[in-house]
Amino acid sequence: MATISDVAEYAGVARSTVSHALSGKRPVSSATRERINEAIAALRFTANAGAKALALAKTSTMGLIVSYAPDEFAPARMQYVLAVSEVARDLEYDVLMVTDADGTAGIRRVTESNRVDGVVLLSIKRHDDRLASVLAARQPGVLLGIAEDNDVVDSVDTDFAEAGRMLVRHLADQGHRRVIFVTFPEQLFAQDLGYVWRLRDSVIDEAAKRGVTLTIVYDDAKPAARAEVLGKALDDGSGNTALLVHSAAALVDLPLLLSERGISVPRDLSVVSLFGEEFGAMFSLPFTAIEPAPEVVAARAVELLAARIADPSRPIVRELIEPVLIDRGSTRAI
Amino acid sequence: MATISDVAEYAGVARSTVSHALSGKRPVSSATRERINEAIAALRFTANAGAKALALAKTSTMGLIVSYAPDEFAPARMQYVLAVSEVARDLEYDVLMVTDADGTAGIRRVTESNRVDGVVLLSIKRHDDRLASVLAARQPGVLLGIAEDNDVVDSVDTDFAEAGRMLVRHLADQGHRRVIFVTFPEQLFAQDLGYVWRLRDSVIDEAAKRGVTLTIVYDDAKPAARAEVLGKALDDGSGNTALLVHSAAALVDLPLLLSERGISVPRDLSVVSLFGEEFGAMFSLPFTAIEPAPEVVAARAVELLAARIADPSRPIVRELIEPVLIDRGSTRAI
DNA sequence: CTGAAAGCGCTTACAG
DNA sequence: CTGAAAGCGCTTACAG
Repeated sequence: MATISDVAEYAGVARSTVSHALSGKRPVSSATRERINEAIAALRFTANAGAKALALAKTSTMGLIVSYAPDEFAPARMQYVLAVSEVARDLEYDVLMVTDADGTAGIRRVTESNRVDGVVLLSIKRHDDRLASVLAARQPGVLLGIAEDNDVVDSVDTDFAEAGRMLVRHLADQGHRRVIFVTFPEQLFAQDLGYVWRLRDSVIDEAAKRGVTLTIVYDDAKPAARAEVLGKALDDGSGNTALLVHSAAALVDLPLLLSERGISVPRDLSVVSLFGEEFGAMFSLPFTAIEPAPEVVAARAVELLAARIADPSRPIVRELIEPVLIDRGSTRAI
Repeated sequence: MATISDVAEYAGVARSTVSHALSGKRPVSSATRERINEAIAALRFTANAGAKALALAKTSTMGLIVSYAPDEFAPARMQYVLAVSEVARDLEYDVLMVTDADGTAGIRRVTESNRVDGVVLLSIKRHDDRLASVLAARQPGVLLGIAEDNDVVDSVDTDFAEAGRMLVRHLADQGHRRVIFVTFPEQLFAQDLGYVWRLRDSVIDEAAKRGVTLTIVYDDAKPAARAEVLGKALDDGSGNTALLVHSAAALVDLPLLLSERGISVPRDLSVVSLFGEEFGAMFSLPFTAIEPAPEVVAARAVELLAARIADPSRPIVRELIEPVLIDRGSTRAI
């Protein structure tokens, strides 16, 4: 394995010159540069990332903290994982995947050993105990999600509160006054997941403002129970004219449940939801929906972290990405 | 940030003694050990992973090469990613996620810079050009999947050929002679994905042996087109009595398609498939199916890689995990 | 424009 | 049982 010393010897220059030719941090005459490049090619030299990290005190690696809530819907999260990885690459960072069951321990492990320059946290809770371990770390972190009372760590997320308002408005504007709201399983609320609470709260608020009566249905993580609770809501005969679905799993099952009841969308029932385009294209989900744009949010999170790594003193930001409603014609005025 | 020198000074011993106390590679008197432990606690010392890696020429990191085929079904793959990460942790390895669009370049990048001790490859093709870059690397690799004509790199996978035979047998034994076989979109065959080809070939062979007439349907990656091709097969009136579904996406849409046609399983149609229990529990998939056991295969892949890192000269293995058929009662004898 | 030397934070032969 | 020193492969002040 060729080292920078081999290259220097082959090219007949000092190690420092090779280093500077590589980094461009100091001018190198074109003749020397030429010889160095030849040496690099001849010896198939690639710098040892670990040695570089040690000398620079910079690993060029971001930790991706994937502490997953047991009942969270896995497919949706995968998009965030992939997006973070790809954007990080674009910014010249590698991604270390940290899936320790205890996220706090995982963060400590990779930061204390200086394995990463910073961490990106997924599945943020309103009161997230991982925040403390980020603060205790030498390296900065960014939350892909919003925690309450946090003005110490950068965070970014889709504006789920606004998304909730937009969805209710979309229905209310078309005259709907009785709406079934299918939210996530209660376990996810108990786990304090931010996006779950924020959208729910804003839907309830906005419904109250608009005079919309809500039937709130908590999805069940188990398919059989899910079919039952959703079915019960659909069959309850209380004159609901629209469905607002947040739970991704419920969404996937919805076409079947509607079909079984001969319910046609939007003729018999208007439906709005929230899911990414890619997700909607994977399954058959032709519903008007808020686009949470996972790749946009993930990209922004990685950018924020890179910026803070570069400048630890910049002001803390909390960014909410404006949601976009994509009308796929699954609602009608009544 | 405390270093091993700080610890040594605090404890009044040499750096080498601290190092040996940490690694246990040399006896250390209990008195000294005591003082060292106090120093470590007082200074909150954790060894710098990069410096350790440089000194030991071992990163304790595995690269996870996630080159994803454009039309592959993402949710299923996530399970392999998570499983690899978790098992690697158990074996004291961190996982670097490599999602470069060009897998070959990704492998070269992380191996040449010595960022990893080895690589785990996902989504293996029958003729996988990433194999060459694994061979060119100083570090070993393992294929989570089977490539043809490969006796140079360890590999492990579910025995999809046997799975195909088992599924056909399960139907044939119950008297089914006309079966619709829903396989993956043609793009995935064009991409040469191993599991796609192997199961298809074995299903075709076994069907021929058992006198089963197959109607082969290639799924479409687009939901609308999928509904059409599947619908057409269900409606073709040629007396098919069973469905053998490999495509995971088709599987998720199946309940709706059956419901729309008033087809009851197994009364009107027997259904067998292949999907993991976790996957089946996420969606509503009450079908008799082969369990590909992603966590078992992923665990074995990581173990094989760790073993080869430890002993580069051990013989190359190709392991096929015996599939298990879980009967959920979605077939009946005719 | 270039080089010799010290340093990043570890480990490990070598010596006692 | 313990220590002083060299080395892993880089970078960067310092000097010319």
